[in-house]
Amino acid sequence: MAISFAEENYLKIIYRLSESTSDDISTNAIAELTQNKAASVTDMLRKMSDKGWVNYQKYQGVRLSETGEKIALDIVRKHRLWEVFLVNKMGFNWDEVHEIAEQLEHIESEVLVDKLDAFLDYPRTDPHGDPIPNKKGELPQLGYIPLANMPIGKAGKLVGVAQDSAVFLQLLTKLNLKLGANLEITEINAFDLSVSLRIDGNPPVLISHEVAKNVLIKR
Amino acid sequence: MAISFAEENYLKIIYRLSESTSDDISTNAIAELTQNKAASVTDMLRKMSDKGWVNYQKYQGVRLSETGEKIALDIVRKHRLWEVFLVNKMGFNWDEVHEIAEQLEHIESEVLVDKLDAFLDYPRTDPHGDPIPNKKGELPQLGYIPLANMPIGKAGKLVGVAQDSAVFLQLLTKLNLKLGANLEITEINAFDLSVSLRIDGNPPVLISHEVAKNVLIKR
DNA sequence: ATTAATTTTTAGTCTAGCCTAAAAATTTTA
DNA sequence: TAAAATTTTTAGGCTAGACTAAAAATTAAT
Repeated sequence: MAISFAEENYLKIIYRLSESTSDDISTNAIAELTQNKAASVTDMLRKMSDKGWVNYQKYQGVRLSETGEKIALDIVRKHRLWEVFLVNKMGFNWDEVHEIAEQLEHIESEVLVDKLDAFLDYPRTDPHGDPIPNKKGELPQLGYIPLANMPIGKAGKLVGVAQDSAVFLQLLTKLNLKLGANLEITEINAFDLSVSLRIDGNPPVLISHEVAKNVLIKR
Repeated sequence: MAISFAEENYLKIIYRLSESTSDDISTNAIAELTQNKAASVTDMLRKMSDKGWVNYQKYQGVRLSETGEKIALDIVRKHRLWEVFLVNKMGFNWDEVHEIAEQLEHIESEVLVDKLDAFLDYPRTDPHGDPIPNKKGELPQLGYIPLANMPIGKAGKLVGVAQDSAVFLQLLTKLNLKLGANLEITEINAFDLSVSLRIDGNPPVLISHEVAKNVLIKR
């Protein structure tokens, strides 16, 4: 079954929205991320439902079918592998690669993806710490995720850090962020992705996205 | 000026056809390579003419404008650089990379292309011996081209070989192909790209595409 | 130099993927 | 729980890029 550029984008975006909720995904949420109007989204959801990639019921939102999730995971896999390539091999900064990877993720060649994976030495996460699905669509069990990726309102325990430069660790100490601390994100500011964080039940403090990315937590 | 996938393909194909002739390119020739019908090609040529990328006159064929050639050369540059990447870094064989490069050539990021160029150590030719245009759209002056790339009917002199395995060189000797020989292609067979070759004015003999690729000639 | 064959263009359609405006369903608020 | 606000869907349109069938121009053949 042939799949178009546009369809791949929809699947990827529905997948991303599904990651941080177990509810059905709303038409509007998809419209916002695809940069389309809600009416166009409805249109596309109906078509993708016919193809069996999503389970969709009028006014009730949508979720990925098993096939749909498989396809989405494959796109995510490609996106994240290309990001590793761009940062590790081409010398881009982690914040410059997203748009290019958005394009590269649509390249169709299973063999190429496998060879790329090997060339990069089978990375388990992308430059932002997000896990890279394997060929079968399984996510590696990391046992932890970057604090930056934790959904708002869920609590987790600080189990490690993703880098160990002195300045970073000193900052953690100053913020009272130590191993074992109980963490809950109360807010994420869209402007700079900075995070309001409740530590061990205390009133929330503000930390930067950069810090949140390098703090590893277990749910 | 935004450019679509389809438009890029047309420009690239017109460029390719222009390489082996100085005549205007016919609608039918383009239709064959784009795998479209002639009517669709006429349509597109009119549109691209309006944008100033080609000079087109009804029934008279088409040729690239200066802007059009610039765009085409940029696509060719990307295509050939990605081919080098696929062969040299990803371990593909030279005959497996064309389709993938057809996709990669449309990735839009000038920075990426520059970094790729550097990563590959500024190659002057792709895995098939075709020259890679530089950033400005200039073709490197190689002083020679693979025999396989010489237009039918033009004569050239054998000035080198692109590989030096014993079996290959032994075959050249057997075929009476030695340095300085005067060569003229009389026919290229579409089926296997084998070449009918006149050597020093003698009656044509048949050689494989593989051989023709590895024989370097000067026009 | 006509006629025949071929090539190219025109005219009219179709589909994917988007849009706007209005209608319908759902959710929130008083 | 009825009215108001919001979300979602329907209906109808638009453009890019393809198509077929028929007409027009060009080229080849008698």
